[in-house]
Amino acid sequence: MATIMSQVAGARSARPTMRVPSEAPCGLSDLMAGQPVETFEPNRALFWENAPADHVFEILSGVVRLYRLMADGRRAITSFVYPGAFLGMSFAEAYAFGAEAVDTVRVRRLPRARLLESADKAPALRRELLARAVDELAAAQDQLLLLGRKTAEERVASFLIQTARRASSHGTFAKEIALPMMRGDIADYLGLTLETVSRIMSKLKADGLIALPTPNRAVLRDPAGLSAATGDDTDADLTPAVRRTVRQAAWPI
Amino acid sequence: MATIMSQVAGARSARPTMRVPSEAPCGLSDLMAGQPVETFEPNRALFWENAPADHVFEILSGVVRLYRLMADGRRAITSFVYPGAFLGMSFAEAYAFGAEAVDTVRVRRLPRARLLESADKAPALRRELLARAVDELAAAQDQLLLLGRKTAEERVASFLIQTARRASSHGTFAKEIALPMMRGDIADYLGLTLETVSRIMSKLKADGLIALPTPNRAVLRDPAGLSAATGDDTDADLTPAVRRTVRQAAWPI
DNA sequence: CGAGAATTTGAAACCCATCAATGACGGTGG
DNA sequence: CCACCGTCATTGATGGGTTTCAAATTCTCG
Repeated sequence: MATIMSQVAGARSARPTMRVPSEAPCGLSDLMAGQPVETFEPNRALFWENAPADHVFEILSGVVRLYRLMADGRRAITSFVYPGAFLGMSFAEAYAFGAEAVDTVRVRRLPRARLLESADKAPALRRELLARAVDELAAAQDQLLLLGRKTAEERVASFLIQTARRASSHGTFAKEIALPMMRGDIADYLGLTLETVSRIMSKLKADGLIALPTPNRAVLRDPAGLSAATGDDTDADLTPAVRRTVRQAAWPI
Repeated sequence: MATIMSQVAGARSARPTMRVPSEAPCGLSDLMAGQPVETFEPNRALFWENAPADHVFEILSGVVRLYRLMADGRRAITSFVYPGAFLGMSFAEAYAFGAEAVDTVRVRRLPRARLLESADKAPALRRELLARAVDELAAAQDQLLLLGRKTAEERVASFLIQTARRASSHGTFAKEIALPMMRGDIADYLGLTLETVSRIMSKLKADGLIALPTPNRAVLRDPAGLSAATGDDTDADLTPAVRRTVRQAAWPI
């Protein structure tokens, strides 16, 4: 049950062109194509929470973290954003949360006003925006179940499976994944502490489910076992490609 | 920071016509107007997780809970849906989660295909769908912060404030609120157990912040104190109307 | 009024957080 | 080249907030 949405969420940023072909006239990517490429060093902010939402960003390479802060400094990372995704559209005139480069990030930036102009003219663009909003919604709801009801081990296992799925292409499942974010980032994404994330990683390693060549790289030695540790339905968990397309076809508005 | 989104989330279901005037030609409500009214008794399912998403629902009265289940029965309630909201559009060909009547619920139902037809013809309708998707996204992200980083007391206080805000109109803040859902529903919404919800309610009562004339009715004796207990920025927390409109104006796509 | 359900309250256990220290890594400069 | 240092990750010990198990109380409704 949860798997359908998970897979969609996994597909969301990694391969958006499959759902919304970039060859389509006046797609989001086409609008961006003319813009210069900018680079953000690790931990640099693309924009801050509550800052005027002047621009829309397309992620070309690298990973971005989106976060929200409480008054006392507690942080929730609402998502990690991978190449192919767009930032800054899904929200209000002020950015609803901050965005920071996890590693070196290359982006294209478009003035918000320009996007709005184009959206008025091109219905296909609005359809694409809607599709992307719906995908983000699906990802957020996955996360609600994870944060509300999963144990620490299930959360970490889910995160690893999700990241592997994002790194996968077609039917092949990536068994080695990059973890450019620090443990504290993962913790704020999973609603845990960095120590707990580290401990669970060590436990998964001890159980033979994963290996950690470096702290920023994980090898999934037993994907099926890891998938079983997520608490989700395990069936078809490692063959996401099929159900992905189902859902894409299903959102026609 | 969190307050902006909270307020939007609060406004989302309660007063959608303010953002998307129902007088507009071919709005979502207009499409629904011709459909007969159906009634669901408490705890009856409007639809199940993974069932074919044949219909779209408009909630006329009552409260609906949206939930997702894990294989072993653990449940997360992703949102409570109030009159004025629409169900079944934001998702795929199969409903991504179940919907059940909390109390007696009256709805209008529209075949999905009919909505899609109309969406092709009316750009205003697509704009409305997008606006609603974005609002749902904002609400979901509020909940991510709550589930990931708030204490039990902060969660319950947030829930009470959120519910009061939904029951409010214009600048007036509702001090007495209905809680038609059971403690277990609230627990699954807040990522707690029903016992913890009950205990915190009792504590808030003992602290003089609320009163509970019946278990299904709460009086906010000290809204400011309760708001302070949410962990959010307290300023302007009780005057949601202003910022609401700001955000509405800000989402023009 | 009585029966069943929902809520409240209590006691104990547990998972995870907190506090603290050690270890590993990478870059820098001597 | 290697010692140094800061940052991050890991591991350990302890404590606390929440869960779990259980019972009592209240509420609802026929």
